[in-house]
Amino acid sequence: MHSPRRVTLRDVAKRAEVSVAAVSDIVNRNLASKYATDTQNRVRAAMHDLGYVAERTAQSLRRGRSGTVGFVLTRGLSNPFFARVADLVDQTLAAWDLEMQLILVSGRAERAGELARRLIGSGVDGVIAGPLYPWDRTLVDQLAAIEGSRLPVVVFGNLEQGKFAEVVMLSDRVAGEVAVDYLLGMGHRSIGLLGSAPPTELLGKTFSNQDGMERALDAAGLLEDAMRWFVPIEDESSPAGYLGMASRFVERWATTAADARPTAVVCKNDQAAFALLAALAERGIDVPGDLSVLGYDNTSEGEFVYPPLTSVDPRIDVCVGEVVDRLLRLLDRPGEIETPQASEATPRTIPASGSNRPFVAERRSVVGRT
Amino acid sequence: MHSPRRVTLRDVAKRAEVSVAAVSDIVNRNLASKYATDTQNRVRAAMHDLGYVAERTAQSLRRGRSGTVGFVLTRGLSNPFFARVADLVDQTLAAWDLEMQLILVSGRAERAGELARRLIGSGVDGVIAGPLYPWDRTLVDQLAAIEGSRLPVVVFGNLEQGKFAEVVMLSDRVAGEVAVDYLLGMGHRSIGLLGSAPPTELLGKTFSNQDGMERALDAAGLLEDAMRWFVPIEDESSPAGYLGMASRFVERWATTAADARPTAVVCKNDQAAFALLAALAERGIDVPGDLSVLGYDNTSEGEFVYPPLTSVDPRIDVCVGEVVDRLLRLLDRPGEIETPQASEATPRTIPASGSNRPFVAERRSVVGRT
DNA sequence: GCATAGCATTTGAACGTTCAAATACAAGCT
DNA sequence: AGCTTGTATTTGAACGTTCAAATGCTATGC
Repeated sequence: MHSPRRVTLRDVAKRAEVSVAAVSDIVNRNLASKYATDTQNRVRAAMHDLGYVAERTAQSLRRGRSGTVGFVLTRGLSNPFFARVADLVDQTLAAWDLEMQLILVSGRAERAGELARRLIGSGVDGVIAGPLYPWDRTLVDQLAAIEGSRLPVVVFGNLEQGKFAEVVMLSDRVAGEVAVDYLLGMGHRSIGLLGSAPPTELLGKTFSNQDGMERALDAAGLLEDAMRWFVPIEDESSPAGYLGMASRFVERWATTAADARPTAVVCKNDQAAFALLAALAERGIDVPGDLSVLGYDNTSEGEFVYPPLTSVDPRIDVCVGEVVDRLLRLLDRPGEIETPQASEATPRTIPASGSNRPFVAERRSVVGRT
Repeated sequence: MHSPRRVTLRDVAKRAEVSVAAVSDIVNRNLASKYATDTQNRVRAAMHDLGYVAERTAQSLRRGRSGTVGFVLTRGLSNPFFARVADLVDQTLAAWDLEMQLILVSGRAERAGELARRLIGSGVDGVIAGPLYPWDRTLVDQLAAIEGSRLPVVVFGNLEQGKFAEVVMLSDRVAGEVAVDYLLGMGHRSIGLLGSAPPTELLGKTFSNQDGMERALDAAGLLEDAMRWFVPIEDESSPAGYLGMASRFVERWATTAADARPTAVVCKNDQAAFALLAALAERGIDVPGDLSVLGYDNTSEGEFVYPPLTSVDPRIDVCVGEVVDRLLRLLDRPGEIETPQASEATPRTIPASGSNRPFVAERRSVVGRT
């Protein structure tokens, strides 16, 4: 078995005694009907005998497209939520016969910096990136550069207007409101907040679920109280960051008079909620008896803790569907990237209503108060 | 901005007034020294002005290699352990300037079936696949077909001898022994087992951590007792499967006389352990006071539960390092794939000792008995 | 003054496809 | 017989690189 050379169209053509183009037409394009059935059979037989399989690099060089889409995942796979996003993107693209090329850039600043170079020449037909926030400076710049080349780009997340032609907004703000409104509806009147401090220069603008939470708290006149129970996370990249945040909260809560404590906590994500549940359990504080805990992301891990975590589902599935939809539109007509339609101003937000509306997946970590 | 055509070597060459080959040499190959500094400067300036970036499909077509390695992840990203594996592979390859092309095949039988077709023509220089067990029939066949073409393949997992030229064995069996020996060392004499029933035709052969566990239990004369407390999982792909297994175990345990119960449980993976912890908490059974729980995989999620999960670390990091090492060796000399050295018979197992030896990451879910 | 060598650069074929245009042949129409 | 139409197939250039071999030049040695 002395390292058999790759089987090419020429080999098949020779064996079937037809031209290379004929084989290409029959095997790799849907043009078999152009040829006599006899020819088709000979070609297919030859292909089968030789075990021919098309070289995709050559195809994509000639065709000008590869059937591959780059997905820049901006956060680490270690958070199950983002792992799920990657999975969703892959599956959704697969349904359209597109392959996902996953690009991991979390916690590797050096790789983020050369993202544009890496993607522009990589042969992908388009790029999906997310979740993206205004403070992801390097990434935003790089992606803008990519869009500046002739590559279709669709990003999702929450960004200031105008950075990209195609942005699918996460309904984070609405989902944040949903979260707090849910707790309010359950009768809670003092609510703690496990989150992260936004970059100071972005304060007031609205880019995360936390903004929605604060907004809803404010509307209920409870923001001031809640901010006294706001605990920020210091390092999102390590378990220690979450654990630290959780134990700081619990420490304060446990040493505060019972009538001056929140009766519920809303968390920026499920990980934070898990850390909190663990810290509370350690102290023997009963959830939801003593304190209700509401997560965010609705990861399946929520079913593996006790009590099972009630969590807001931000409908990332819908978001991913919309993202892929947009990209497909861009891919179909490579010419008209700049202004799809005058009427559809970009970035467009998918309205947070109907199938897209975030909802609370109720389990057992939240209970009503009267 | 009327859809600017892609910038090619020709464009740069024209602008710098040199030949295309010169630009290629200077920009994409490390042959700048061949040229006068003046030429180099002109070329680099032109490249910069035009924003040239090499088309990798064309490069890889001509060069015959792409700098890309396919990684077939055989299990879903939804399990954090496998997400971590993907991350590790990506990082390790990146250290060698190789790109990972992630291929997800879990729960999509139809995609597994065409794995070979997909990979052989995809332009990857080599393939890594795992974790792989003998019961992954379709995958094994497909990967064998890939190796049958001229693509270097390295798989990891636990397989029967002789299927592949390069197999890195997971030290699952040893790790299973480590797990049980740890509990024995802590004084436990009745140990439950949350796992999965192996396919009957493979019984007795040894392919998973569970075999190691049973072996160690047997050596201690405790296997018979343990098998009475063995609870298999029904459906590994859904949370419900884990939850069901856990609650069946707990139900039995709680309704059994205290002196006839196991004092510890060893789980096939951390997910199972989490499900168990949740089920125990629901029943108010104290861990580790009433029952010790030992996980397997040492996922970081183990720190987010209460009590923090003591878990066996199977050293997947070492395994991945070895896998990439092997692949690199294959890639360096594309000719001599078949018999690297007579003395190093394949498949080679990395010995489970030294830095590779599985260890128990101690947290708080296991406590000693006297 | 002429071969020799070395340096800087160009030439042109190749990688494996696709695709528009060309060809060859047969049948149908006038 | 000549002209058109249609079907089945081939031709050859192109995609953007790389790479071995060739070229042109200048300096060196004798």
